[in-house]
Amino acid sequence: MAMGMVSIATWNINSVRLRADQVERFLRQEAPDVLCLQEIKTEEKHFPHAVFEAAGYAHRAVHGQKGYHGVATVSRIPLREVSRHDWQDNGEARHVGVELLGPGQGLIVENVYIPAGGDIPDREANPKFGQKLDFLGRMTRWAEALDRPTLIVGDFNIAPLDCDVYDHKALLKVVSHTPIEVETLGQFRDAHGWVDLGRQFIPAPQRNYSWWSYRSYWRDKDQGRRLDHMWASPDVATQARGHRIVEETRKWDQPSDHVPLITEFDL
Amino acid sequence: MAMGMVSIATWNINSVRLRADQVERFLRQEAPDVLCLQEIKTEEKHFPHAVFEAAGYAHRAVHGQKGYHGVATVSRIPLREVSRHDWQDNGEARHVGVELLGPGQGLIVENVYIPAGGDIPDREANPKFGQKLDFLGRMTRWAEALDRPTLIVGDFNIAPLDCDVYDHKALLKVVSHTPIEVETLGQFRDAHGWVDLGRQFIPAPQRNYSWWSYRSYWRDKDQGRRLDHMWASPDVATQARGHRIVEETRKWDQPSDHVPLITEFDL
DNA sequence: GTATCTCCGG
DNA sequence: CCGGAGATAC
Repeated sequence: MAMGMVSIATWNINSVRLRADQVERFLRQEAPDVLCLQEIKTEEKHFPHAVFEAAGYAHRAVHGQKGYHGVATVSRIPLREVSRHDWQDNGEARHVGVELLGPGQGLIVENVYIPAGGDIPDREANPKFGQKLDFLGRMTRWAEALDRPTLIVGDFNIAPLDCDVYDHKALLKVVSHTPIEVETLGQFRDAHGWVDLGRQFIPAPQRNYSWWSYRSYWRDKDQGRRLDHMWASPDVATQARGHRIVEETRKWDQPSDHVPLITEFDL
Repeated sequence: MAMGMVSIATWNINSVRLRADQVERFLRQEAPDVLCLQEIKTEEKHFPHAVFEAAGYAHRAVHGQKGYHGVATVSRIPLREVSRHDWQDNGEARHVGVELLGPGQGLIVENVYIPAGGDIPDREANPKFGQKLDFLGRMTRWAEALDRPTLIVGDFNIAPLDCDVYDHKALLKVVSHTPIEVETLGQFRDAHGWVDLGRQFIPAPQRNYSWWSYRSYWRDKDQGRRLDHMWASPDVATQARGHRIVEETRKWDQPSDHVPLITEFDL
């Protein structure tokens, strides 16, 4: 792998068209080399390519669809799109994988948007919940076979640790923090030995939220959850040099319900 | 009638909630005594009363409905709501009549939003077109009986003169400028001897548009139409002292497709 | 609460 | 092209 510092960010933007200005502001301010976006909510033909081009992000892998979901990885350094997994087998655009070609040469960056899973944490009563667990199961079998230095980032829609939510006990029955989800995510982690960079740099039980409901009741009380993650292969994890959450985007006008994460690597 | 200068405005605002800021700006800038709004697109319970109250327009007659149509007359001088005609007999909120109580005492101000009439100018093929003509017919029979000094203003959705559209010949088959509409509006005019103040002050064939389609194709070419009108009883017309179109609102952010008209009266 | 869609209406 | 609506999703 080529030498040099490479910074990689992830952000569930909740409509990239509506927040193109905010993405631009983030890129200007934080200047990550690579940005992985989730919930772009647009087909590629309406992706605001010009905004990224003007900001210097000439390399883009956009996997979009109409209205919902959709992911995009944009980069200042050359990249090659290498995969678009459909772990749900339903045509939803929830993943794009790229390989870095310039600095960081050879690193695989997997950008994923795991399904939210509906409201009721029960496979029978709520098919979406089962689909979420199945999605993770397929990711797990996929991860077992990985043999290249990889970073997987995105909106996992699960807060795994007790301290990843504002009230562990209250959220045990709330989708995103149920024991079965945490357990299933743990199996995914173990399948490759993924290292949770968020907690490597901001150890539990420190506050480390990445998402707040839009409803003012929870937002005003800082009742957040850590749903967004950056996980690295064991080898790649040793190259991570810094990690932060850019929480100030919450104060911008009409913000996303998620905030960006950034990790720096010495690759 | 009491003595004094009274200015009265009309504006199809195309959602008063979305453009409450623009209405406020207009009121601050032009300070009409009375403003008649059409297409407020809200029920009265969601009408932005506070904005008008703060701007000094303490007297309001709001005839709204959910989602579509709706008219409101707001005023710095006291008024009394005197009528809500349903000339289409279908429950749509397209009219409110008030009587001025302070300066201009006794003047009746009728605020009306005549139906657009659909796309096809044919009673059979397009019931909306017939409804528009019927609406005018009922207004005509109503106007025959009027015996008080009256001003009728609003979005008539008809451009009566050849010079009221950017291309008379091309629009002869376009709803808003068809001969049958112009003829039917003429009958309404004659039923009371209404004086078209727009053309009293800006004589034909001067450019005198009040509406431009949102479609950029027409807007960019200044292909407008005069759909908004202020018509006075013969006696009231002699008291009109000035009239203008406030076309600059088109340059504001996210403007209405209509611009306001203002007439000053020495009442 | 925010944002998408499709449909209706202009 | 721009509003509102209701439905759907997070």
